[in-house]
Amino acid sequence: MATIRDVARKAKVHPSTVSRVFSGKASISEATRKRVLSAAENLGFQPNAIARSLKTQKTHTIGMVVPHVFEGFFDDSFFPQIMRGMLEAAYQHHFRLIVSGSQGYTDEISQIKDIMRSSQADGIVVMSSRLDVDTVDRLLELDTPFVLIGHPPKENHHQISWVDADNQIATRKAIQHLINLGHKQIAYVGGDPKNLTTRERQQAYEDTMRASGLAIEPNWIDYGYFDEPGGYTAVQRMKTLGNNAPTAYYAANDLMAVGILRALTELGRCVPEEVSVMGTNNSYLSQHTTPALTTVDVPYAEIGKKAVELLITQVTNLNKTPSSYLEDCHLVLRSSTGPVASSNQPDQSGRSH
Amino acid sequence: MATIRDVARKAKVHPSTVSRVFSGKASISEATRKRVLSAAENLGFQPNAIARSLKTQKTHTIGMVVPHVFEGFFDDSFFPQIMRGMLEAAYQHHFRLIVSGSQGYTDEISQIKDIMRSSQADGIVVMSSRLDVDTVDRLLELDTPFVLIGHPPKENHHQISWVDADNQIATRKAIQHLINLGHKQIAYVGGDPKNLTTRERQQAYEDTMRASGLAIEPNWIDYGYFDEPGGYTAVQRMKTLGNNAPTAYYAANDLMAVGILRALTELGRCVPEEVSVMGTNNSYLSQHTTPALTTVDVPYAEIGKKAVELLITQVTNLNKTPSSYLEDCHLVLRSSTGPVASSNQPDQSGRSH
DNA sequence: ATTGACAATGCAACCGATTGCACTTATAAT
DNA sequence: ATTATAAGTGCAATCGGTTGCATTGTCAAT
Repeated sequence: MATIRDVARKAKVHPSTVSRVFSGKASISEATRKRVLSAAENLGFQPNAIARSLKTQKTHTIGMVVPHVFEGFFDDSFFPQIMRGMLEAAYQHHFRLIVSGSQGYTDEISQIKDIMRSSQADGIVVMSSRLDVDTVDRLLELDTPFVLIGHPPKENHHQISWVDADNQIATRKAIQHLINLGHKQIAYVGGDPKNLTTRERQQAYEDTMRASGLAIEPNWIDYGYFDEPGGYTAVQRMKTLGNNAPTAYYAANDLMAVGILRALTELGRCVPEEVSVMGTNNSYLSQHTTPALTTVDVPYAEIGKKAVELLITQVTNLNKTPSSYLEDCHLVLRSSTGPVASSNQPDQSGRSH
Repeated sequence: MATIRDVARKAKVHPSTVSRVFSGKASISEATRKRVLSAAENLGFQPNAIARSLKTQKTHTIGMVVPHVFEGFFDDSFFPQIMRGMLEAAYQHHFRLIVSGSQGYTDEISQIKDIMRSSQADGIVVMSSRLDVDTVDRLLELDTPFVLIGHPPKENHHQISWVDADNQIATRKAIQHLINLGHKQIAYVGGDPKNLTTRERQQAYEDTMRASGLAIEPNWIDYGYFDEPGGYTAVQRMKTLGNNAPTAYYAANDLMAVGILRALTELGRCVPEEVSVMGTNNSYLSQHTTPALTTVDVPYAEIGKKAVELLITQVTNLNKTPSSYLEDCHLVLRSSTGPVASSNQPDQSGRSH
C-alpha cells in the first residue's frame, strides 16, 4: 500500500502537503492539488486510517458489544433494529461501528472496558440493561464517552447520557387498553427480573392497575426470559388459578406473546374471544401470528440512531453535557385483544364496553 | 490515558520492557514483570490498540459492510444470523468486527474498497451477492484478504474464498419434496433476478423439474424482491392462470412465503389442502405462521462463522490459498405442504402418494 | 518604495506502541 | 579458568500520518 511519502515523492512535494490536500482544510494552490491528487490516484493511495487515528486521537468509530451467545438476541427485532439505526447515524457522520462479541453480562462489561482502555473507539453504545451503580461509576472513570441504551440506575440518571423507549408510558398504554376492554385480571409476563426495563415496565403495570382500582395478584406476574417457551410456561403456571386466571396477558416482547398464544391455543382458549394477549416490540413476527398480535411499537431503530448521534456530538465536542431521550411508543391494534368475555365477569358484564 | 512510557517510568524500566511484558512473548524476569504489571494496574494502563496496529500492521479486526437502507435486511433472519456467527468466530480469535453502513449495492463496494485502502481491517467479509467479475478483479487488486458470502461469478470460482449455502441441493430438496407430494405445477418465487443466489436457485428449480419430466411454465416464475408484498403480488399475478395456476409455491425466503400465505388466505385457498407453500431460511417467523411453514433451514450463523474463520486463517498467514465451503441445508417439514389436491389433477389422482 | 497580510509550502516533532540489535550478566559446558 | 549460550534489558528506528512553526513569495495598501 502506498504511503503519503510515496505520493509526495511522485508529486514532488513534501508529505505534509499531501496531508493537507487530503485534509481539505488547508490552502493549497490549484496546481499542486492537481498534481498530488493525480499522483495519489496513480498509486491508489488513501490515507491510512490507523496512522491518522494515532496522531489525531480520533478513530471515527463507535463501539458496541453484543452478547453473541444469546441467540434470542438475534431473533427478536430488538438487536437488528438498534443496529440498523446505529449504522444509519454512523454512516451519516462518516463513522463506522466496531463491534465485539461477549459471552454474557459480565464479559460484556469487560469488553466495553477493553475497547475504552485500548482506545479502539471514540465512544461506546452500552446496551446492557442490567447495569448497577458501581459498574456505571467505573465506566465513568475511564472517561471514554458512552451512551446507554436503556435506563441507568437511578443514581446515575443525570451523570450519563442515555436513550430509552418510554417504557412506562408504553406499558401504561398497553394495560390501559386492556382495562378499557373490561379486563380486570391482567397478567404481566416480564423478561428478566434483573433487567431494569423489566422492572420499570412492571412498575408501570402495577401503577396502571392501581390507578384503575384493580387488585394486583402476585400470581399474575411471571418472567419468561424473553423467549417463546417462557411465555408458554407462564400460561401453564397461571392456568392453575382457575377462576382467578388472567383474562388478558401482557408480555414484554412479542416472542413471549407468541408462546402465550401457543399455550392458549393448546388449552383450547380462543384469542381474543376468551382471552386477550398483547406483545411488545411490533416485531415483524407480530404481524403474522394467528391472530395477528396487538402490540406496542418500540422504535428501536430510532433509539439506536439517537444513541450514536448523541455520542457523535459528544466526541466531536459539540456538547459534552449528559442528556437523555425517551422515545415514544405507540399501540399497534390488531386482532389478539378484545372485550373481556362476559363469562369471566358474570356480575358486571353490563359495564364492559 | 496512560502510555507505555508512563508505566516504564513508574516501574523504572525501559518502555520496550513494558511492551515485552504485555506481549508475553519475550523473556522477562519475574521481578520486573511483577513491577511492570503493578505499575500498569496502578495507572489503568492497557496498550493502545491503534498504536499497536500501526506498528504491527495488524488491526485484529474484520470488516463488513451492511446496506442499512434495506430494512428487509434486518427483518429476515439472514443478516442477524450471519452477524452472530461472525461475532462468534471473531470473538474466539480475539478479533472484532468493524462494520460500515452503505446506501446500496454500488456504495457497498466503495465502502469495502475504502476499508481496504485505509487499512481499517485485516480482512473483509463481502456479502454482496451481485458481484460481477470486474468488481471482484478490482477487489483482488487491493490485496486485502476477503471472503465472499454467497457465490462468486463463475470466472472467479477458484481465485477467491467464499462460503455459501448449498442452494442448489437445498432447492432441489425443496422442489423434490413438492414433486413427491404429487405437485406438477410448482411456482418459483425468487428474490431479485440480479442476485446470483436467486439465479442459482432458479437453475436448480428448473433442473429438478426437468429431471422429473415436468414442464416449466415461465408464468410460474416470479421475483418478490425478498419482501412480504413481493410474495403477495406473485400470487396475485399467478391466480389469473386459471387451471394452469400453481398448486405449490416455493419462495426464496420465508417472508415472501408469508406474503404468499396471506394472498392465498385472502383468495380463500386452503393451505396445505388446496395449495402447498414452502419458504426458505427457517427464520423464526416460519415457526409461528398459520399454518406453520415448511421451509429449508439455511445455516446462516454457520456460514458467517466459517467466513471469518477462513479470513482469520488467511490473515494470520496460516493458509493463503483460496478455498470455499458449501454449507448443508436441510428440510424443515411443517404444515404448509401436503399432497396435491385431487381436483387439481383429475386425470391422475390415482397416482399421487 | 515600504510595509503588512496572507497564501503556499517545507521542516521536524510527535502520536504510542514494537522490534532488531547490542550489551551485560549469569549459567553451563569444556 | 575459559568460552559458549542464553536470559534480561536498553537503545533507537520505525509504522504512516498530522500540525505548529518557520520561510518564501505575492499582492495590496500607504
